[in-house]
Parts: sequence; C-alpha cells; structure tokens
Amino acid sequence: MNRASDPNLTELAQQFRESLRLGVYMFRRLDPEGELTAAQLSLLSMISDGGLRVGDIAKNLGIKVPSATEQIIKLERAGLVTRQADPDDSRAVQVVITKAGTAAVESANQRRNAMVAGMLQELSTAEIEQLAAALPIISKINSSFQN
Amino acid sequence: MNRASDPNLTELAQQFRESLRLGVYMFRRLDPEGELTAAQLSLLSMISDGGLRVGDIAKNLGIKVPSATEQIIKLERAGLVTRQADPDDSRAVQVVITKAGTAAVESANQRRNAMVAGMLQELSTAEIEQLAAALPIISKINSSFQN
DNA sequence: GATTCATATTTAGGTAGCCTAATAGTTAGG
DNA sequence: CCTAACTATTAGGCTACCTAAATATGAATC
Repeated sequence: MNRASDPNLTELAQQFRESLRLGVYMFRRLDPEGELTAAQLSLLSMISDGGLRVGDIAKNLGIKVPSATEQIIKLERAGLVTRQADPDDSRAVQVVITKAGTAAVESANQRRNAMVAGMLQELSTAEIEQLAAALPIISKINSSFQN
Repeated sequence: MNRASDPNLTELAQQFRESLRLGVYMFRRLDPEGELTAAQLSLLSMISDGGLRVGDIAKNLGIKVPSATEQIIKLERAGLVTRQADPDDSRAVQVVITKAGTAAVESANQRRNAMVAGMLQELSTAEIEQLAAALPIISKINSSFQN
C-alpha cells in the first residue's frame, strides 16, 4: 500500500511539520535559565539508569560521536558525569552519572515539568485526553524515522 | 483553578517534553540535503503570501530581530528574497519573496511533506485521526507559551 | 605472533542559528 | 524642535551540531 501521495496525508504532513517547528521553539525556551541546557538534560537522563558508552549515547540521541564527546566533556567538567574505562573493552568509555548529576536531572525535570504542566492546565479535559493519546503516536513515528 | 501540581498533569508534561525532544530531532533530520535549511524554509513560508517587516518576521518565528536580519541577509544573497523600504515607515524594511524563493519553498515543501507522509502512512487510520486531532492542541499550547 | 583490518573515542576545525549590546536612522509626542 | 520610542543593522559571543584526521585497542588472518 502506498498512501504517501494521498492529498489528505500530505496535508496532515504539512500540519505535522508545523507542529514540529513549534515544538522546536518550545523545547528551546523551556527553562533557559536552568543550570542544564536541553541537550545536557537529554544526555544525563539517558544515563541516569546506568552508565552507557559514548557511541551508545550518540546513537540514542541521534547525534554523531564527536558531538556526544563534546557534551560529555562539558558535563564532566561540571562534575555531573565521570568517564571510566569499560572493563570489557578498553577502547570504550563508560559514562556514568554522579550524585550531583542525578540531583541536577531531578531538579531540572521538576522545573521543566512544572512549566509544561502550567501550560497544559489551560487545556480542557477533552484536549488533555486527545494530547495524551497522540504522544505515543509521535514516539512511533520517530521510531520509523530512525531507520 | 490550579491543577499544575496534579501528578497526572506532571506525568503528561514529562511525556510531552519527551515528544518535544523527539520532534526536535525529526525536524533537524528532515531533508538535510535540501537547498533550504529548516530555518530558511520557515522564514520563506511565512512571507510567501506577502512581504513582512523584519520585526514581524522575528516575532512570528519567535526569534530576536538580529537573528531574523541574519537569515534575511543570507536569503537575499541567495536571491530568494529582496529587501525594500517600507513606503509607510522608512525605518522599516519589507522583506519580499522572489520567484526563485517561491519555487524553492514549493520544492522544499514537497520533498519534506513526502518524507513525512511516508512516515505517516505506516500509521493506522485511527492513529492518523488521533494525531490530526492533537496537532491543533499543540498549536494552542504554543500560543499560551508565547506569553 | 605480526600484520592488517575494524571499532571506539578524541582532537581539530568549521557551520548554523540563536543571543545581547551598541549603533544609526526615523517617527511622533510634548 | 527636541527628546523619547521604535526599526533595523552591526559586532561579538555561545551552543550544538558536523566532517576529517589522529590515536588506541581489539579481532582476524596468515
């Protein structure tokens, strides 16, 4: 089946792209005064359940390895992560979150969630339900994009 | 009414932020080889129905005036827009799209819409409906954010 | 076990797209 | 007319990405 040229789907694609654009701007403006940038919070959140190698971090974030290294170096200098030799492969490096890193993630998430929740509370109950239903679909679209 | 501390709303906020993050990465990867960057396409689309002043462009894009000026200069050098004195206010500048600019927008939109439509066609009819219902809500959230 | 090929990371250098602060020109109100 | 407010540009800086090249380790082959 190929519906990609369906005019309705194209129209929806256009609207979806516009939403993506709005999302980029919202994302950038969320808590700009916070101690963590958006990129740093994404990286720290990713390793908060256990250390990962640089390459895995890059892959999961959808960026190139040198870009990940750069962020990791900044986070290390800030005392939020440590780099340790991977015991199984001494070419690789395990990036592990520190206590300070965990604390920073928690406070950053709280601040940002509070900001977003403040925006969401202006929605009606029906709108909140519709939004909640759509978020998993966006994740699904993203998965198909990764390939 | 203050529901912002409602745990359910906070949970939804967290999920929404994650979707935002995914959106950022999708947006960045959409047609990276194209002749227009995402920022350029956003700006050009905005003026495709008629010239706008630099300040209006900046406001609509959610960026500062000097950032808009910078983009406009690049687009002008590429022959996609022209800058003209505003007849009513000679402090202001009208930014007008050229024929080449219009052509570039059309082809960029087609390419990007086709890419997105390709991703959307993997969704079920129900999912497409749910997504379509949520997009206006995202616009609404963004509006409340602008303030 | 030495050579060669592949993998993991870092270093070096570059770009896009934002920002703030300072400057120059234009308008409008007192 | 003069001052305050507005519009845009210039100058300089930052974050977060990129590619290409260097370094180090691991794996495979002979």
